[in-house]
Amino acid sequence: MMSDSRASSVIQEWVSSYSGPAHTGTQSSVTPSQAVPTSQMDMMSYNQSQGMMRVDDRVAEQMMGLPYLSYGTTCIGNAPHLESANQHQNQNNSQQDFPHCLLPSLRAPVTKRSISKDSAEYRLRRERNNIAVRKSRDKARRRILLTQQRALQLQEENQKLQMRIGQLTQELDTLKHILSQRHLQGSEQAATAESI
Amino acid sequence: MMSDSRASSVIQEWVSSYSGPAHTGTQSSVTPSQAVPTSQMDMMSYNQSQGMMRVDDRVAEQMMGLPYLSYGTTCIGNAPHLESANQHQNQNNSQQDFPHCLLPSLRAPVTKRSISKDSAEYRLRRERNNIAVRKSRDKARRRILLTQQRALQLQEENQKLQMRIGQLTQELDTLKHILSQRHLQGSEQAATAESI
DNA sequence: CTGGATTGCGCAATTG
DNA sequence: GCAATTGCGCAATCCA
Repeated sequence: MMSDSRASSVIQEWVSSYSGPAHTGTQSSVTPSQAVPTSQMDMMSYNQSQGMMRVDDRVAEQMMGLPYLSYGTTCIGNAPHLESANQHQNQNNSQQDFPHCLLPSLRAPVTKRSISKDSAEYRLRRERNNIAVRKSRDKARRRILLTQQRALQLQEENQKLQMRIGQLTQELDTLKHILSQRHLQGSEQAATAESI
Repeated sequence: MMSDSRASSVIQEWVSSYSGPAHTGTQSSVTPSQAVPTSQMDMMSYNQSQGMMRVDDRVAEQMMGLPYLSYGTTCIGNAPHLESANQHQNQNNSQQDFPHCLLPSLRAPVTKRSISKDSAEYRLRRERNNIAVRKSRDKARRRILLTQQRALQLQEENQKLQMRIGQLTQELDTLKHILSQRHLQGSEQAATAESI
């Protein structure tokens, strides 16, 4: 069963996954694993009493880019994105004290098109991006999975092919041997015939 | 020539990458691509520096268990209007009415060891985790890359093997044909000899 | 229970 | 202008 021949399914998908305009049907399929969704937007509506806050609140606090050191050493450079990263008007975290010395020709990002957080427009954008991000990551995850499966499948197929080659080679050897025997035999016979 | 047999380099790495306690030499190697670190060892300095802090800190703590919704299904089409309802994601957040019905047996996460942000200990932990995260992601990236390369290599190898099989098969056919001819010839000759 | 490793997620910068 | 990608930090888990 299961013809070993063609690569099949996984490969197909894999291919499309790479070149793919396939566009991925998107969320219609796939199993959510466990993360039970609920739609995120309404999560806005909850927001709290005092006790808890939801995830996205905390988010607000983090972006300002602290220059986190990257992991290694101490080095120099500045983090790529953080520089512009503060248009935060959130009252908290207002500090943004960057050692100017570290930011070479970096402009004061100030008044960067005050998009102002908490503007409806801003939230809209964020939400859209969040969706896009999830989608993209989902896609990436699937792609990776496919690649792994593909690799496995190819490996398997490879072994089979190797085996087949071994088989064929042996068969060939056998025939060659037989043939050489026949050849001798033939010569013999020819010689015999001639000698008559 | 060129023994087609062994897979070689990439494969080797790939294998270790998966089973691997290899532990990956870690950051000593690899090209950071571009993400140049910035050093600043004194991360501590942020956060408490001048009086402001992230207000939300104290509040935050126990959001933990909430199943926050993700974007499955429904979310896409829906209108964003909801969110606009609250532009405050900062510390304010007033009411928090979770539909309890959605949170089955979820306990009140109350009093969850208020670690309090902006504690030195907290920052330390965060920083450590950030490092771990970067490391882990780096590893993942490498792994993925390796898998892709491996897949490509296997594919290539596969083609060669297929080709080889084609060759062998043809050769085999040829020999078989010859042999059958010989066979006839042989019979003929035998017959001839007998008839004499 | 502690601490690194993973993972899902949102933010912001970039890319196409 | 906008969706897709990408790097990053946070918090929850996982796990050794």
